[in-house]
Amino acid sequence: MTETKKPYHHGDLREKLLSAATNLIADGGVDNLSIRKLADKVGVSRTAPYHHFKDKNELLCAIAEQGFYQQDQIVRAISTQKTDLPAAELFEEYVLTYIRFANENSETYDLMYGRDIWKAGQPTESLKAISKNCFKLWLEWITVLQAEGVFESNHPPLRIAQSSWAALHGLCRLFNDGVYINQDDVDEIAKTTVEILIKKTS
Amino acid sequence: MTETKKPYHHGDLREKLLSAATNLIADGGVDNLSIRKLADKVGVSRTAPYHHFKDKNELLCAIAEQGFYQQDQIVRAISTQKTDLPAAELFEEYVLTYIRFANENSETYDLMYGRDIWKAGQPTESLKAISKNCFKLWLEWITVLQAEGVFESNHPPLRIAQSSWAALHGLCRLFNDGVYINQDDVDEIAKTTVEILIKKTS
DNA sequence: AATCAATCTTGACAGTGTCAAAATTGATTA
DNA sequence: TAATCAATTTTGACACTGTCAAGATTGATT
Repeated sequence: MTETKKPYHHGDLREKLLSAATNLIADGGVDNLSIRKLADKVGVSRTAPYHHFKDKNELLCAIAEQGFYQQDQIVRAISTQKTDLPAAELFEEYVLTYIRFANENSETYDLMYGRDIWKAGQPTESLKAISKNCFKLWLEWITVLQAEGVFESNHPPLRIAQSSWAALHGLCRLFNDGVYINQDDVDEIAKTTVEILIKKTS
Repeated sequence: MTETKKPYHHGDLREKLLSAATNLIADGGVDNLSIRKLADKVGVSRTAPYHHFKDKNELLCAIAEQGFYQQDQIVRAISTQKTDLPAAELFEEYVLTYIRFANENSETYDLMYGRDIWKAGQPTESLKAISKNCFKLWLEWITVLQAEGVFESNHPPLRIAQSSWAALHGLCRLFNDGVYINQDDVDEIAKTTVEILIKKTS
């Protein structure tokens, strides 16, 4: 998280830009973030940010990167704190936390997994690295859970990891994008999803 | 699909705008569609489109609406053509077709279920109507399938409809947005998803 | 033939991302 | 200490964007 190059004059322009940009996105979405508005907010000229981020895409990638870091922290806390929970319940806890994160940081989540960066733009190498790592962790956990009998063993763990994550992601997006609107339902749908995903033990 | 008002001078500006807009979106995404470029392509002045669509949002809604209509047609064809298939296999067929549609019309799909319209913009009444109808059909089918034993009966059909659709949607989006990149995997992941969703009959 | 309203165009305004060139300034070297 | 250098910031410019207001065109209606 420490930067290799500290800006000369302003002192910590890069950091200030990042936090201000995150704020702008938090209230108003990515559309609310323009380089010029951002520069204005921080108190520099329109093109000053271009000395710290090659272009808008790189700025967005940097924000998304922070998001991954943050999400990783939150989610990692579960497995270390709730060690007494049985595997299946820990999984449910994870899912609910994941969805809550997506819900509370909806605009960041949008950036992290949205087309703005991954399709329309170009993901930074470091962004690719951290996101790939996040999925790797997920895959490893799924592998363990499958060995423990939480998931069926008739599919390779990679496929289960992919389709289960897609299920989570889809739910997040539908709420996030305003297609599903009733926020009260989110927990119940999430729990239904979990129960469908895990092995039936009846 | 027939319009109530035919434009005076141009003859069928509205239709031409719609199809040209759909083309622009098809190659280059929503970002590639600007009112001005569109007007230029059709051969009218920059503001001519505003006499047929209140603003860009309404144009996007109209395109999305066509998408829903199209998707409905494609998907409806399955249940009428393959009447001999057992319910579970018909469901798989549906899922694969749905995903294929999302894949082949990725930009339209993006519009249909994306934040551009539902969160950032404002969905038209007619768009809300047709999309709601699509989900209603899905829900009704899920209800039938549950009664037939394809799905577990320990959850209300609404919840199953919501979470299963979310699973599909998530898969579509991950490929659509360039997060999942290996297109060869899509069918296999889809089949895994289906097998996870439906009731185990071992 | 005159009127009207739907349609289309021209002009304008406030935004946007980003490039090129000039200005500032802290640190480094002579 | 003074001169040089390179990192940083600014100003100016360009080509875009959506959309509003006002005027021009024109088919249909009276």
